[in-house]
Amino acid sequence: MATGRTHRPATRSRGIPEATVARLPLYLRALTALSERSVPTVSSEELAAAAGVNSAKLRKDFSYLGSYGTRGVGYDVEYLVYQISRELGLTQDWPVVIVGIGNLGAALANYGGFASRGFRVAALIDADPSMAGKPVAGIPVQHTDELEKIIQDDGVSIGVIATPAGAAQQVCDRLVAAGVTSILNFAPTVLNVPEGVDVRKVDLSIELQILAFHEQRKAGEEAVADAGVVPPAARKQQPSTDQGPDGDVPAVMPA
Amino acid sequence: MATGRTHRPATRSRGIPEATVARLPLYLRALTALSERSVPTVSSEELAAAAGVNSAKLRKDFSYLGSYGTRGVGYDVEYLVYQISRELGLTQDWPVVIVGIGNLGAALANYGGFASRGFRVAALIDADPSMAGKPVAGIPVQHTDELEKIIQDDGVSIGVIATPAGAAQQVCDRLVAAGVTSILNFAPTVLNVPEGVDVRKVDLSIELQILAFHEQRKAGEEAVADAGVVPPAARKQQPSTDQGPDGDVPAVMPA
DNA sequence: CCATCTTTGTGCACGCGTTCACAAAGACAT
DNA sequence: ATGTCTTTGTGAACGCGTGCACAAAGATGG
Repeated sequence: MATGRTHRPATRSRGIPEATVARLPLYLRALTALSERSVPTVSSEELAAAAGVNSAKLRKDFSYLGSYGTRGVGYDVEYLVYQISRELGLTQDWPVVIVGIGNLGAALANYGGFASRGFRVAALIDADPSMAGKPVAGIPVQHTDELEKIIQDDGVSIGVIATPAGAAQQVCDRLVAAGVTSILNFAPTVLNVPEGVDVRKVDLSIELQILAFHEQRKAGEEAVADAGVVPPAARKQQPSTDQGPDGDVPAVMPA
Repeated sequence: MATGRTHRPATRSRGIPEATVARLPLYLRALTALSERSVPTVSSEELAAAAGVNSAKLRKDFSYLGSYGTRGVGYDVEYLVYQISRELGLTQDWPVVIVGIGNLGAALANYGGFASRGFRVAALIDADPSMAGKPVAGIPVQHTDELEKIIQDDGVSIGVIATPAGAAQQVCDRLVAAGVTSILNFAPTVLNVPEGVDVRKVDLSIELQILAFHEQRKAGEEAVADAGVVPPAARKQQPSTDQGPDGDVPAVMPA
């Protein structure tokens, strides 16, 4: 997982569970691929495989949207694409502002996955005056001063923060004050937002750290003669030979 | 959440729950900040606030690592930084290869969060021959042909895929065959990997879609007197006001 | 040394999400 | 029509994660 979200009570979650919502885009992607191949229908089993999930889970997910399948046959691809798109709100146009046009911001601006799903980059914003006017992905970068005006004029409700950590909260505050109610945060900071504003975060460093944890466990496992579940195959992994005063894998404790 | 991982049985989870592992990097970041300010100790309440979580949850998380706190006082910052780092395996050196040096790959190569946490970019790899030798973030890009050699010579066990979707599975297969056992995937595809290999994915488009869902719900909520689950009806939303105690912050509208 | 105050560590209950397993629904062949 | 076969939709059980609430541990002050 690369994401986390500010805890929304899920109180009046009229219907669709959060976990299901998070998978809908996955199904949508798989369905779109099928659609492009002109496949008319698909079974839960096939679609589940394509999306990388369990088929029972997929069927239950779809059951929250309604009964769109036909027993004995499966699901109509086109119809399902439409239903999921609608449920996710992708039949609308969502203008998005990206704040912080460094390497990452530029990469995001160029990312094709945005436009292809109903998202439109309304503006690129950076605090550096020398960036102003410079085109990135065909869109001229604008200065931070324009932030509020752009948001209000274009009716932007989704903002992407790709600034350094130090600037993130400030940018966030301005976005929210100007009317943005959903934020995708790439800066490695915890954002404080008022209730009613959704924040999702993506932190590359965190993802790697989680991988490192599992990697370490995998490596340590064999060393300790584990008659484990999985024959983890030939591990290359040179001898760790790293620091660690008392370096040891176990979680045990001194003191 | 921007991430998902291939389901690992978690069977003989030597203790630490997956959810806790995912939060450890968060705590570590907050603790590092405290450490830099030379704060000697911190209470679960304070640290939880800084990390954006519940204090009870934080205490329970730490309890999985051992009893590192002192009642009536709190946690020793430096000691905790060390323990968490060790638990996550960050006291080791983790060479990482990044495959696919487009906008995103370049952004990743330049990302400071890697080096600062024990990760070292061992190589940048791209399929485009014209990229070869060109330095990105001070590191010369190498051609895909070198992939296996690099992985084996440097003992790389973590790979980052930032290629187009079409190339991802192929790259993944080669990485795995060469000995990589942990993969961070930015390509919008489901990767098939043998058991024992961890995959985490980050999909920007998916994150935005999840935000759009909530955004749509926020907008439609007051417009309608909460209709049923099944007939959400295509709302072309021309929302009134956003929710909130005494909501201002108009949810505005796209063009 | 005793009382009081702070803060940890955790037992417990609850709710969400996952998975199994199967009845019902429909397609299809005869 | 009737029977068979496929696949959905879902009831129910289970397990994980979360949050409450409190007893125990230790600091601190008298």
